[in-house]
Amino acid sequence: MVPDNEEVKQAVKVYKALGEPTRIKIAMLLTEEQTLCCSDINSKLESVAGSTLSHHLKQLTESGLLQLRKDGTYIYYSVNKDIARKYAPYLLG
Amino acid sequence: MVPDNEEVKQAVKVYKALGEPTRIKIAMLLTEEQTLCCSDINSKLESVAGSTLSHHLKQLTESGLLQLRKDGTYIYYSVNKDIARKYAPYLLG
DNA sequence: TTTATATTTCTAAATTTATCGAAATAAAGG
DNA sequence: CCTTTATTTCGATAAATTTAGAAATATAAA
Repeated sequence: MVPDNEEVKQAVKVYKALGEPTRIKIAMLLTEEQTLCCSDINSKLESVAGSTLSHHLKQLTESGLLQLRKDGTYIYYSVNKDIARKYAPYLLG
Repeated sequence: MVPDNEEVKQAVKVYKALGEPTRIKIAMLLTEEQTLCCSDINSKLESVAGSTLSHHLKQLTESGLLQLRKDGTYIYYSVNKDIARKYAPYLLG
């Protein structure tokens, strides 16, 4: 009746990731700012502990909504626009 | 920096509501079927206890994603298309 | 009014999640 | 190699969520 395939599972992950105030703010910030590293993200939010931010970023990334690029010690995060467009184009404004 | 207004709060509620397997299935079912009452919804899902379904429907309704119409003993639920279109058009296919 | 059906509210247990601090890892630069 | 900076992992705790059964409420129908 209602499918329970990979696509729906991803939808649940994306929505679970966005259904928390700090995480939706991270997603919105990255939609505005294109690309930021952990510490920049943290300085632009009411800051949480680094370890907490790391967990949030992990959830967002594992849902597919964020993607990352490593550059030396830094990890730059950005929004995967295809995923955002598919599940939550609201983010893209 | 990142807004924290009513709209974003609603987005969090909608996404939190959709970020759970049973609830997203309810939302998808209602997108397909237009309107169903509690007991019909329950019979179309791997059933959960009535009290559990009631909590899920409450969360979906309080997020604004579902609307309801009472008719006698029955409560008919349907998707609020404006909200779905705004936050999760994925549901509408 | 009694009974049956639909749904919610209450209470409680089990699971998950959010959070932090401390320790660990990774890479860069001196 | 040592130090610093960026980030993650670990361990623990508190708070929130999911779930179900029992009791309550509401409406309809006999």
